[in-house]
Amino acid sequence: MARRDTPQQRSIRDAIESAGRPLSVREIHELALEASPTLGICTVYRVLRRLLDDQLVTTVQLPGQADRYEATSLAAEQHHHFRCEECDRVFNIEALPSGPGSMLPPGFTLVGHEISLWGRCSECATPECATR
Amino acid sequence: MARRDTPQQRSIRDAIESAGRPLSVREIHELALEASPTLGICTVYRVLRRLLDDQLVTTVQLPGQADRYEATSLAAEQHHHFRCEECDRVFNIEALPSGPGSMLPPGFTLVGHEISLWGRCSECATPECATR
DNA sequence: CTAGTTGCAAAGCATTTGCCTGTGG
DNA sequence: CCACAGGCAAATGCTTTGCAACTAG
Repeated sequence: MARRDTPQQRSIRDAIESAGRPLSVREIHELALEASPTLGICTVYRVLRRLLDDQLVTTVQLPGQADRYEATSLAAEQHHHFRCEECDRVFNIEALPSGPGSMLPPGFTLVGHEISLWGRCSECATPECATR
Repeated sequence: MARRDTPQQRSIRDAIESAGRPLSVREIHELALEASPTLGICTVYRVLRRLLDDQLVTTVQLPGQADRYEATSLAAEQHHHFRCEECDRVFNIEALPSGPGSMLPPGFTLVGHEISLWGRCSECATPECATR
């Protein structure tokens, strides 16, 4: 149960913490390889799971996209996510109530947006309908 | 190139058109199996692709979720998507500018929402940076 | 020491493709 | 007829797991 500190984990944590934006597993792997050249992708997945368990890292899920991960400290600030269709990078965008895209950084072009909601539907909100 | 009309395709189209909400591949397969008991899942994928090519069906992508599909006629109306965490079904929610969740059907409980943006970042907006 | 960690290879899972049989028009 | 479709099984791509070797503490 006790967590052990290894160079591989340090490489992965460093990659996530120094990025300043949510990273995909591939991006994390590529960045961490510079410091730990033998690092396997499966170790990235395993370390990510531990970091998620320990709440040090937060999952960023976008429509139709593989999960990204960012340091929980960064995730604490209220923001939206902007994905560049060209380079596939995801950026954090300051959240403003004045509608989507109102606070894009200079030079960014908005193509589309999606508002996704989740919770319980009326059938499942009542206890006796717990059976899907 | 010419499209042929087969019972399998009719079953799949019927399932999508009569649902009134976006369906997952699994849901489409299960519904269409009632009318075409030998229908294979790979045929569902192939027919879906054809329907997407012909713009008869639209993809609905939600964060961290497998793609759903709905009739393009339904998709034309401006709406958001609500996924029930219990039964995993996705519903269409009338879009209103007055903030997320303002137009939930009676009995629905909102747990969270996410606003996703996409387009071009400043680096990729300029032609010479087309290389990711 | 020794339990947690790593790296490889194999297993899962969802989706796609190859290939041969079936069939709509 | 025969080109498009369907069904099976194999391939793919991403993520997870089994297992033996390794190592932090």
